[in-house]
Amino acid sequence: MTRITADVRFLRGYNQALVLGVARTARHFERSTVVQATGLTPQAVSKVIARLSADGLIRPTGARRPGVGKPAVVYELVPDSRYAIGAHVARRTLRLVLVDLAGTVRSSAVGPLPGDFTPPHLLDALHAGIDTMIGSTDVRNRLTGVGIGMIGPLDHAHGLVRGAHGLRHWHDVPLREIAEKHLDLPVHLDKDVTAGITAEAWRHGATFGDAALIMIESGIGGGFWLGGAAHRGAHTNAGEFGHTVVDLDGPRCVCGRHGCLEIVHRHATEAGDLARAARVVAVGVVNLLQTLDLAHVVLAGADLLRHPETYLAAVTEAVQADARRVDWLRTRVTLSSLGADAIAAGAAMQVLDQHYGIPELAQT
Amino acid sequence: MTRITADVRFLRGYNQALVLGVARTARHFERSTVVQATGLTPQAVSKVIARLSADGLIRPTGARRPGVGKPAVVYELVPDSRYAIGAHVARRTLRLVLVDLAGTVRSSAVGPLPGDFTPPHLLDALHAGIDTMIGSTDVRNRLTGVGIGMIGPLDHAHGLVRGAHGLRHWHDVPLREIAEKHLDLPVHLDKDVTAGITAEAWRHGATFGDAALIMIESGIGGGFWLGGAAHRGAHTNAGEFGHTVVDLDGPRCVCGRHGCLEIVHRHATEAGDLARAARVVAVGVVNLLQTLDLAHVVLAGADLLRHPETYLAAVTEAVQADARRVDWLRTRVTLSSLGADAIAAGAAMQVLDQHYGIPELAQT
DNA sequence: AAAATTTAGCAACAGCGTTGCGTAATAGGG
DNA sequence: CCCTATTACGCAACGCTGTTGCTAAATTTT
Repeated sequence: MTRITADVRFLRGYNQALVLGVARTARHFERSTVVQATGLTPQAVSKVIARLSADGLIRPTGARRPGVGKPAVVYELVPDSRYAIGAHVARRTLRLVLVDLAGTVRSSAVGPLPGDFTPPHLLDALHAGIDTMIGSTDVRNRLTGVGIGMIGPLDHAHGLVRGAHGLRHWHDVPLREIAEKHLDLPVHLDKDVTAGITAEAWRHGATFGDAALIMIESGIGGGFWLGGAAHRGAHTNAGEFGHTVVDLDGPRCVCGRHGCLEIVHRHATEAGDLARAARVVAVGVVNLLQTLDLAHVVLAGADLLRHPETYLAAVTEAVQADARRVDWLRTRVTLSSLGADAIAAGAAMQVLDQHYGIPELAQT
Repeated sequence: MTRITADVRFLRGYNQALVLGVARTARHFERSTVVQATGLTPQAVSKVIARLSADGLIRPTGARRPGVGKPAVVYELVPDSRYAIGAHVARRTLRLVLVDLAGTVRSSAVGPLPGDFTPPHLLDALHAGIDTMIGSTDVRNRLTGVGIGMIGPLDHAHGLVRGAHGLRHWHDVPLREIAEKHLDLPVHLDKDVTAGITAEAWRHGATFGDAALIMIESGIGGGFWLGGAAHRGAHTNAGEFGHTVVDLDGPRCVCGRHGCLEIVHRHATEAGDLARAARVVAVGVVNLLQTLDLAHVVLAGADLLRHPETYLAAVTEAVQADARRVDWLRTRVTLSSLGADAIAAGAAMQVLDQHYGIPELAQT
């Protein structure tokens, strides 16, 4: 746990993250933009911009001629000043992406993983894949680390895989630690859905409110972004959204309960009733809205993205029907902007976020 | 919105809140306790303690004799150094409490509200009730404000009642503003369930993790405490937990959907099947755990507290059954420690929290 | 009585954002 | 053409934070 006491270093990191957030969201920006967006004084912004320029994270890119007065210097983010690798570990595949500081996926690769792969299998695949992905040493020198998005359950705080569903050799594996040694890079481990929602939040910037990512891919999971940060829950086990009961007298699920969203959805798809499958998911999404009151819902996952429009239409309709009584209750429903790369890219952005995002204050 | 830029004042407020959190949780504490709990340096703690002592919020209360060395000075919170009034506005009653800085309910009173009461009705009842509750001017001088916990929907950021369920005269009423004028005190307005969970969090201190308060009282609502703060959602509408579907083919609910937790629960209670009613709530609670992974679940509300043991047993059993496969997934289920005063007391604590809790950073 | 140990504050310091003010660069008016 | 108003922006001093170095005080142990 990167424990930061609330000293002046926190201030620096916090305000710097605010400025970088503006830089990432807006293509070009000037000092006055940042002043308005952050509430900092112009002088404070000047200092932060000077620091970021010295570190090469941003650079001036001309001037604006608005009329009277001295023209303002326009700045822009330097996307290739920092990179991160993201890995999406699924049951049979390993997807790797290289993401730059702007949140752009610079390259992407998918490879197979052996059935019932072991930790050494994964480490070797990671090592080989990362080496081919980093062409020049220039990129390697600017690499901040490797993010791994994986199915749970796992322990985010300790970087421990507790026992990935459907994988036999993954009980209490300290993946973060052994991967850091094997790769000689900082590693961040998180649930796939949490990585996914981080990708959306990172790309949208400070305007991104409370949100959920619904992922359908051999199971139904949810990633949450609440109060400006990823929500992982007390044991990094949040997001088992597919195992919420929506039909008290429904079929028995593998989890032991009856009528889970996931089993009801699976029955519908196996019966070929895609419309019903989508409606079931929509019911689940509206349940989330009632509970958490979200501003965004993002749809993702391989199985969902096979019929994106069907799911998008069903969920959008259900959300609007539920909120039709009032005009102030708006929720945007979108498809994941990164498609199949969403999880891997999000994992990479989590690494960047640790360095250049809002620093965490002391957590127990 | 109390917008705080991330300057040194934030540091002061943050670290001071940490120390006060220790003071509130532990009866007696010394400097070394605080050092360990907060991670601050001894010198920093000394400065904070000096400030708090000067303000009369804490005071020395003797010394400890542990063995060798100079004895440590033991401090304690001064409970009656600050007060806050809490109000729980229900459909037909107004409950008022006086809470001290330690979170103790010093006095409590319930009075009726006229059927279909108007804003002026409420203001007069508040004014009269508060005046009788504050006996001495000594208390009045130490009053930090008034917290109002109320059924939604409302807009927490703007202190606006959007249209309380079942009350006709409450559409877009700027209650916070008019109450502040009428009472000449700072007023904080929030949903009842959010106030309730704040009470639990405030009393438990820093060790309180992600949690939910389930409130059954003419409807079923949920209050959430996630990541060290109350979760209100994008439009202060989180917690409509009773309107999540648990039975796809269930009876139609007033909200327009079928098989909501609330309507299924009501049918069970009206049929006299209390066991089933409790089981239905338990299903909803486990749904929450699957989604949010909570460390605590608190049960509250007049209707629930009529049969506390039945609900507690059903929920506890369901939670344990769901987590029985693993030992690391622990959730504590308890009854609200404040009983009927929970909402009003929580509303008061929200006011204290604004002054002496973790300060909020800039939120959009 | 001397040494060891623990507590705790004073003083100097580094680093943050803020304030006051001077300087540079531009457009527009006389 | 020159002067003024306007806008951008950084240097310097400042107030405040927590930190570090050090000294004094109070107690037990030797």
